[in-house]
Amino acid sequence: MYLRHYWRRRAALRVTVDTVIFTLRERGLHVLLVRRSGEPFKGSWALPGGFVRSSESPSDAAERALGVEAGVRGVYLEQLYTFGEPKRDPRGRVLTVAYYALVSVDQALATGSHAAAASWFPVDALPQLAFDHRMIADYALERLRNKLEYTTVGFQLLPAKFTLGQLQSVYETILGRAVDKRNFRRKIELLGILTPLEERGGERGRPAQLYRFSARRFEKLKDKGILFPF
Amino acid sequence: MYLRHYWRRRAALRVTVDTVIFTLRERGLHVLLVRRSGEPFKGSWALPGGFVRSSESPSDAAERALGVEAGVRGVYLEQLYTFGEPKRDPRGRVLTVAYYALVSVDQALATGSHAAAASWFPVDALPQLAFDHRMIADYALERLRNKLEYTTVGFQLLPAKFTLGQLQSVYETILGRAVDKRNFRRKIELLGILTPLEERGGERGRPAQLYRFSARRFEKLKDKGILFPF
DNA sequence: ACAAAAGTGTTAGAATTACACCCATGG
DNA sequence: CCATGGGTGTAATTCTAACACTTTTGT
Repeated sequence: MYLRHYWRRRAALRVTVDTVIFTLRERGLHVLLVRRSGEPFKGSWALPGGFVRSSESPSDAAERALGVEAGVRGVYLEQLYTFGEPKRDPRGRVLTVAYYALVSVDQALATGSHAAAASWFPVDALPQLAFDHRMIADYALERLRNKLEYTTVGFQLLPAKFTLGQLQSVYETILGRAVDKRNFRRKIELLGILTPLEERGGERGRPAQLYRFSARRFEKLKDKGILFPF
Repeated sequence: MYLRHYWRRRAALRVTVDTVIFTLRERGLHVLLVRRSGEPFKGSWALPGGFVRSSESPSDAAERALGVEAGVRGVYLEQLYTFGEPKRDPRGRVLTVAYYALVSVDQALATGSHAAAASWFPVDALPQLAFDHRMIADYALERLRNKLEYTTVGFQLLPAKFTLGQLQSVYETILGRAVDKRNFRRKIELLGILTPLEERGGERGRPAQLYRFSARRFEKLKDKGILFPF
């Protein structure tokens, strides 16, 4: 009994982090996957991640893994859920703290070239994934869709300067439906979280006004309970 | 280098679960706290919880701790967040998967009598808590308030049979503001998730119609994206 | 000149809010 | 009879959704 108690207090598990990294590309929302170089699931596609070291917090570990495995730094990162079914990892007892990250189009370019073993997949055509990573990816997508409707996470997928057309297309792509251009612009205008720049941009057609996101104003809205209306 | 790699792969952390248990009592929303019987923070109030054993999932561990420390079983339990700052526990590296639970008035009665070292505190008058438990409790309250507005978690705080007055008071208590009785009833009616019973109840005044929550109908609403309008 | 995206108001319908009185019961 | 909570409708306002044409640029 004493021994058992002693053992229980010292019960130690291994803990990993795994991150679902989203970006937008031509054909919609994509997720970054890496090929596993070691057993188990050697050669399978998996979410980038790794073990949490005893000197770092899980979010530090996620950021480190993002840098090493995916070549991205300073991106939007949010904890998703902790998966801990006893049999989820054939190596033994491994619990994973899952995160999701959003990288903008320009950040995603760096990513692709960094790791040869990493590759972007459309969210609606993921390959077979190692461990329970498919469940994690599905859950992350659900969370992203939900959060898009009442927060400003969408801006994380755009470069610092963007047009209203680009912003609208972020929403349409992730939500999977068209939104009315005039209604969309009116609502954004009303929120007052965009600052117009002295600059125009756009690749085809008439050059569009460029904006930047004004997080400061958004914080005030949040405090008043005014949320995103999409 | 080899040694270091070996060590890193085996890096093992201790993992606990901690649960913020909410209930409604006369003077509003309360949280169940227990007095710590061992070091560190011996004698301090803390959230009920314990170490995750290597054979169980974190949610199993949370349920077990709920039974042992608080005397409750079969309650609503939802994962909140995983806290893992390296210095959050003076014993060394301990990560905690935090949960929150909702217990109805009748379930809460059993709870009080079970553990002498457990006691309910109003959410707006918590004592000093061990570890980072204050942060966890604050976060749980925020999450509960948010979820109340777009899910049916509120029903978890009521007994199986309840009156519309009781339901309204759940919303008013947690949201901290009064809501219009007629508008409230109309919206609930519109959702169609309550089934009236052949029974009346209530403690004072005119006896009220009793209802039960019909989860089946709610699931259909969720699928259509129709959410709670409070 | 045409293809491509930018930009811009109005109106009908739906949803939300505000508001006050009578009813049934227990003590 | 009075205290307590139950039960009910309507009108004003706000929000949401539907809808089409002109402008600016590159090719």
